[in-house]
Amino acid sequence: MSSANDDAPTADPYATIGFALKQAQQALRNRMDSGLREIGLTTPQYAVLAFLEVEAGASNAMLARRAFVTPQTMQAILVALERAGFIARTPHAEHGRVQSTELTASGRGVLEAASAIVADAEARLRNAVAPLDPPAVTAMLLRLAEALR
Amino acid sequence: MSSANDDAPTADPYATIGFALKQAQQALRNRMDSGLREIGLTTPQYAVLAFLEVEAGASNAMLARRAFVTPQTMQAILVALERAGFIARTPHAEHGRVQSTELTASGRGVLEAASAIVADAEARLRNAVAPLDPPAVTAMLLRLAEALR
DNA sequence: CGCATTTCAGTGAAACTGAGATGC
DNA sequence: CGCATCTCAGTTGCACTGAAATGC
Repeated sequence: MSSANDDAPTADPYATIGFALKQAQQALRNRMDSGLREIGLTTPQYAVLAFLEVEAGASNAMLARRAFVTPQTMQAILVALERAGFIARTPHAEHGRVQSTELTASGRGVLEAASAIVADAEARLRNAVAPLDPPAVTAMLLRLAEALR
Repeated sequence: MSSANDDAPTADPYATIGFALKQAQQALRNRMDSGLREIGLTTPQYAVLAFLEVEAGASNAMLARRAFVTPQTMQAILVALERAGFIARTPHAEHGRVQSTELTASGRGVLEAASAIVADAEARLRNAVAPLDPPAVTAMLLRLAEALR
């Protein structure tokens, strides 16, 4: 199988926002996965570390709400990050069963390395949106997410 | 944990195209998954059926290239679809080991039902891109995918 | 009591790598 | 021989549901 038109997209499904959205996100995910793998992170794990940098001490339940996944799913990610030594979880005395999650020194180190990889991908995205405006595109994408929930 | 600002996004990561792209695609995926589950399909399975409608007789390898996954991954999806009776695979006499894949009557039926579900989501997307133009957004998303590969 | 949080246990679809067999 | 295809086998991370224990 290697006839001439093997790689010529044949219109229909490709003309929808949904299919194009999937393609773009998948390409981003593949690029991030392969870059982050070399420093021992997956893409969802990076997302959690990045969030913890700006919202230190967040609980499992809060992180799950932010990522729109179940607490059980987030739990699995946190267990992996804790085992790798990138985060530390301490029972938050003040409030009930809450486990407060924070970056370790090791976690801050790996996050810094990861940020360089991710920044490169983000720069490619900003270049490719032209002639549209990056902030306008970001806002539009968040509107899409909202419209589907 | 239910303090006042639990659901107020705290800027930083949310201001990037990458995070917003992930949010939008995930919301679409969740919506499609829950709708399609009721008719016995997953989102990747629907994508394969939709592609087979416009490109009948495609091989495993060709479908894998289209979806940017390995042949092994596509193989697993095709096995599930074949077991469900939605596709039929016949050895394509003309060319070597190629297995020609086609929709069955049952497959066309489930695809029709799925298309209604997906059309609703696509309509929400078209509405939410305003003031941007749907075709411009589709083209921009495909440029993003290209820029990352 | 209700409600939120955490966690254990099980399941499933989807992605990967590695390896092998088949057919130009 | 090289190269593409198909397929089996194993692994992994991520997502879900269900259930249970803990703490306002």
